[in-house]
Amino acid sequence: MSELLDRETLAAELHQSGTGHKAELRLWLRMLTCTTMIEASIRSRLRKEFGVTLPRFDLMAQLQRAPGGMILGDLSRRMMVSNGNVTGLIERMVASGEVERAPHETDGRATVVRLTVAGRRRFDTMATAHGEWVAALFAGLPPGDLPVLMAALARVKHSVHLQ
Amino acid sequence: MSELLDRETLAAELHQSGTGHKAELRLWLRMLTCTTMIEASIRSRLRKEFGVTLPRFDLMAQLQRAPGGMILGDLSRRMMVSNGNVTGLIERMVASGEVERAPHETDGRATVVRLTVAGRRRFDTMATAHGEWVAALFAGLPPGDLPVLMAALARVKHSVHLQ
DNA sequence: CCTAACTAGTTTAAGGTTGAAGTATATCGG
DNA sequence: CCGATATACTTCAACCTTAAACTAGTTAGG
Repeated sequence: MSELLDRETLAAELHQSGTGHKAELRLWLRMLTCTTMIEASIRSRLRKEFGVTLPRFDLMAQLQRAPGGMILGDLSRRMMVSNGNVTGLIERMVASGEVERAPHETDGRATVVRLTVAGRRRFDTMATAHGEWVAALFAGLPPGDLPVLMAALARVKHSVHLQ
Repeated sequence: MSELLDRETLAAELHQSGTGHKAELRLWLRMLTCTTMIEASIRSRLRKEFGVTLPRFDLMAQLQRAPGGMILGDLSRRMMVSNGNVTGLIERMVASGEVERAPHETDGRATVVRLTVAGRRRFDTMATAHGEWVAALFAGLPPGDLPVLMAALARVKHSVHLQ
């Protein structure tokens, strides 16, 4: 996690053509670099300290706020991954005892999944550590940057949504 | 790509404990959401329009600016992926004719890879389209947001680096 | 020299991810 | 009621990704 500062200088040279999209490209590469660095740090710590993968943690975070359970389709949409992906992920997590499946009460197509008691306890521990890691990663920022970034990224999200 | 706005409201509830890391957590989830949305859009378009995967495009983007070639270790560091990952990726790209390998002139351990002529031509086409897609994704932003985000994300990168 | 420590790459097992095709159930218009 | 359409999920092949263990070449200290 040291010298990929270079991914951004790439932007300037990415086109010969002078269509003038350099600023957006540079911003996108910088966003991607930040996200990749943070994600790598969290992934590595989740693995070392709790022996859990990031996708499993993300899935548990979704289930934690739905005590009554969620159907796979909602999980897939919330996590922005394919439904086939969720099928496999849930399969492995049921096997490891963190998640349980049940048929939906009224919809014969759907399956409801929820955290087991052990899964919920496990997630609570991890979530506390996770929150501290994230806070530490952003601790070097001047305090004013948080609201500025929140607001600007809300506009980014909106802009992307328009496409 | 519609309703995962919810990933962020998750932050508020992620801890019972009132340790007060909510703002950082919300910011991180929002960054992640933006990045995931943009990445999904680019990945899908690269696939549909050029039949290429995002990792391959990223790798070609690195090679494009190193006409003399790069060794695998540099690729791995720049792309922030494992060296085993690069080995496999290059293997497949050599097979599809976009990349060629050669032994390093002086270092017997190293392998130099570079774009083939076909690979470079192919990349140039894709890079133009890619730049336009990215610009379009950010087109809904007020112009002042670009420099603000660039600067704030530079500080994020620095803060993460300190960890 | 020469050996210890480092660096470059490969291999492997396990898991994550996608997109497409397929099965089963639900819903809705006529 | 029925056929068309939509939704929920699974399966599969191909690919991506990592971490760890390994081979081989390089470098530096004594």
